[in-house]
Amino acid sequence: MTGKTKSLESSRRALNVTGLRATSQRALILEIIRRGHLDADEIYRQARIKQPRLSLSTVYRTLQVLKKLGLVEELHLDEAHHHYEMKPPSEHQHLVCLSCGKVVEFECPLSPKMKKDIAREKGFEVTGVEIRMTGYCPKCRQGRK
Amino acid sequence: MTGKTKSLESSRRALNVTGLRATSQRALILEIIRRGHLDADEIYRQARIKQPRLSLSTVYRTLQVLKKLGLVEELHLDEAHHHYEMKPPSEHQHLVCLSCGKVVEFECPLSPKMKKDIAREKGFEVTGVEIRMTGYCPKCRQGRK
DNA sequence: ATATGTGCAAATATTTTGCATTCGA
DNA sequence: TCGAATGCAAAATATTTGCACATAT
Repeated sequence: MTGKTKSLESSRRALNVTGLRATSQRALILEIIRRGHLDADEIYRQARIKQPRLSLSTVYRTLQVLKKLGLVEELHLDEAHHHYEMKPPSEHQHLVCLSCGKVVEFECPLSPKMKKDIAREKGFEVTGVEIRMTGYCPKCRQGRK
Repeated sequence: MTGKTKSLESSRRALNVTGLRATSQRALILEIIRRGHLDADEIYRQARIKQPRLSLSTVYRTLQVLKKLGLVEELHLDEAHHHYEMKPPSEHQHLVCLSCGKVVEFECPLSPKMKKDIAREKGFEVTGVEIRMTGYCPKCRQGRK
């Protein structure tokens, strides 16, 4: 059995559990998102290699649904559009280079504590923490001197 | 002297210092941003009460410029568009209610440490930290039970 | 069988840009 | 004066929606 088939099945299972219909489009989109943080258009382009008739609306609608279900997370990395990634691909945050756009992931050991502190302080039920740092990566720091 | 005039003058001063031309549009936009985190369209609508001929492009262009100068910060609070606020309105972060959309600000005493840690670990020069927590506010938690 | 999901095209929303004109320094 | 900034209209980009048809359960 190939890894591909396996992840496809696991996508299908994930969908079934939620009561959603396990369509080939959704399974494919989930599979693609597993690869990293991608934006809607990148997902669309990759998906069309496998399913040329898939539409961009379906990508958007699927992302909305998966987001609502908590299966994928919507990231606000940069300007004009969003990125998406699987929900617990291990807890991590993002560091964006303002010069070349490179995105680096990092662990944030302090985030669970922060979350608890704020939840108590504000009376919120906190379901997500997104930390986005901006700056200049080692390479681009050279050029700036 | 009214508080209004005062803040207008202070906006003008802020602009002059940067070498930018102190136009009435920029002063007005700066004045409006002082009020809190607003999106481009809200700024536009509020500004047009005072200057009906002001255009939305000018709002966007001004926001870009002010952002580049470090006078205002671009926030990625929610879905389809950005919000802007004055740069150091004291260091604070944002907590968004997924149900009613309410945004609460909070202090994050841990953020300077986080920033330093990550900068060292990744070799980045870190210029900004944006933390966005999501969840449900006290009121909406009621309704969800 | 039937409610849910999809493709397509068209609508909406957000942001950017070209260019003639206006205005601040 | 004269280069920077604005208004307007139009383009570019991102996302959503209506509706007829297809499909998973």
